[in-house]
Amino acid sequence: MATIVDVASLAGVSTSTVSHVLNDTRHVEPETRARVMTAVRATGYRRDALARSMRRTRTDSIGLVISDAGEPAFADMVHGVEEAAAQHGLSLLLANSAEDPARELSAVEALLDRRVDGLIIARAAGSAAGLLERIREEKKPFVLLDRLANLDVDQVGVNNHSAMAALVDHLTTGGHQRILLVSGDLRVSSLRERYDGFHTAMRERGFEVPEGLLCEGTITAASTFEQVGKLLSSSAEQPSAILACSTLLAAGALRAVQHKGLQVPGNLAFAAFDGFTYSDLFEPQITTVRQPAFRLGESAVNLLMRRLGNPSAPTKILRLDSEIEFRRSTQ
Amino acid sequence: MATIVDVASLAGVSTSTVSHVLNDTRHVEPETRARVMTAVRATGYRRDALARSMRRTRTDSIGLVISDAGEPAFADMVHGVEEAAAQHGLSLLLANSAEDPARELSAVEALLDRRVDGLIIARAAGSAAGLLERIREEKKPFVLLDRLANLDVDQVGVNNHSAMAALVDHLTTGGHQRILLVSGDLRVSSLRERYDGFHTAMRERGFEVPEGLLCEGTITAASTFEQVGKLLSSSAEQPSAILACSTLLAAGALRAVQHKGLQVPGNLAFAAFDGFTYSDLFEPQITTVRQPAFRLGESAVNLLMRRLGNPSAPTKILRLDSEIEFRRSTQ
DNA sequence: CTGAAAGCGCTTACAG
DNA sequence: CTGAAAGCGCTTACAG
Repeated sequence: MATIVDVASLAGVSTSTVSHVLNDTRHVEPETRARVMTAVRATGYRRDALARSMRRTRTDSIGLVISDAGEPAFADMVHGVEEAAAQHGLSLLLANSAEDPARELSAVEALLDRRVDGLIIARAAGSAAGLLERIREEKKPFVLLDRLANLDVDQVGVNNHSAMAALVDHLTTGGHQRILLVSGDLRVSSLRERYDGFHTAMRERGFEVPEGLLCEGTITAASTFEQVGKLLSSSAEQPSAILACSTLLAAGALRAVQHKGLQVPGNLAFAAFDGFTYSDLFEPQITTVRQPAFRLGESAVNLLMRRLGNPSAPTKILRLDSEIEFRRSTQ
Repeated sequence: MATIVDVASLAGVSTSTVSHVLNDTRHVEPETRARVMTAVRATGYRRDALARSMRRTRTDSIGLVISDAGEPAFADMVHGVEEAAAQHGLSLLLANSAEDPARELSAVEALLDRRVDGLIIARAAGSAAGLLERIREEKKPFVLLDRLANLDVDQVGVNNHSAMAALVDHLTTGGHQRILLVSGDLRVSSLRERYDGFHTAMRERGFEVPEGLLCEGTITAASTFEQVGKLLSSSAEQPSAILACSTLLAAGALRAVQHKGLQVPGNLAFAAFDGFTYSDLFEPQITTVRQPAFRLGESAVNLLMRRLGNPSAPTKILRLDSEIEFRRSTQ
């Protein structure tokens, strides 16, 4: 592997000059520049990004720590982050905590050790309390993605309240007042927001939310299947609609519905957040709140770039709107 | 940020000793070691991975260049790679070529510049001819993932021929001899293998494959929709089954089927490679060849680790078996 | 307009 | 058992 010294000696100049030519960081005589470029080509020289990073303050790389335990929206967020990073000439270091706070912490440490310029984090449920403090200690810029916090830090997520309000509107207008909310792990901020948004929306419209129509805290599709199954079998008031707050929860709930032999939308209306891919091709066609996942990822990178450009810029909190795809499952 | 010099002076030892304690690379008196560890904790020292990498031959990082233009199996492969990398203490640098050879090449260059220890590549359709040569030039170990080549290099993919044979068996046994194969971009080796596997399997069973029952070369779901629509409208021999070789192709084909008002499996049988998530929950329930995508990713990392451990080990080519999920769409 | 040299934070022969 | 010092491949004041 040719180094800058090889290029310099072949071109008959100092390494300073080679460096300045490569980085276009001070004026160099056209003829000298040409000699350098010729030497670069002749040696097949490629600048060592590691050595370069060591001398500069930045590495031109960012870290993404995502908590993806099977939610397809996260794959799109990763795509968005990757694409935006590439456009900014940044390398992307990816780690998945899979909802495990210990993995999350060690991923963050590894990324800090690698001196990434900044971090994007979709935190795990039960994320370690000191995690963000730790990053701040290192004065490393970071952006929260999808799973936001009530903190004065850059973050980008979706507007869960308005989406939930629209969905509740749609269902109640359609005559559904007994809505079973399958809300999952409420330590996850996005799920908590949907849960709160549901209660607010119902209250504002004058509807009660009986205890028996809440299924919360389940984490896997399997446990959701069981819980929803139990609720549907109980003698208590039965729902006329089910609203699942994630793909995993929707899968578990839908399986329970089918297991009971109930038809959607015949016996029960059904709506979901995130939802299934190509859901217009299959029955039941499920009304879905579709997150702009790719754009979330892109926006996170843009927020991070903005922060890197201006460390003292005011905090920015972005809420993108979801699109609701209304389908036959709620007609 | 504390450096090794800070730790050394606080502990009253040389930086050599600190380094040797941290890496456990030569004997150090227990008492000295203790002083070093105390200093490490007191300063909150964390070793700079960049500086470390510069002196050593390895960076403890690997690069993954994937060509994901919307195929969900790739998300699972990335998961598998990420998890296995983390288990080996490796950081993962991710890039997506999205089937664009130019992006692929620049991603590979960026990863080489960052001195990753090795590369895992799922190549783009029409991948640049010199790509693998370029990596070899740098003597950088690499593993081909999913999209294999007829080369003497480490690679891991699925056994497309046997899967296709089983599927053709299933369909022909069920009375389907007029099978419309939707095979996509044949420059993609996995799609080419399925295409070849189909022809071999049909020939071996004594069935003809008329030209009018081949839909090849489409890349998007939209163009597939159009092409399949045309074939279904033509006056030529009509298929009794459709076999789509990827999720994207299946989506386009299925949409065309529905657009024609045809029922699956009533009017047409339907089977797909890769396929849709949670497909047991929705109608039509589609017979699917499910790739072991997560394990493919894991295996790629393991192959790479093996190669790093022994550069002169014989080449290994792994073919994992897919599972076929038989469902009502082909009954 | 260009170069000599220091230095980023580590690891690792070399020496005792 | 431990330390002084070279060196990885760059960038960047400093100097002329």
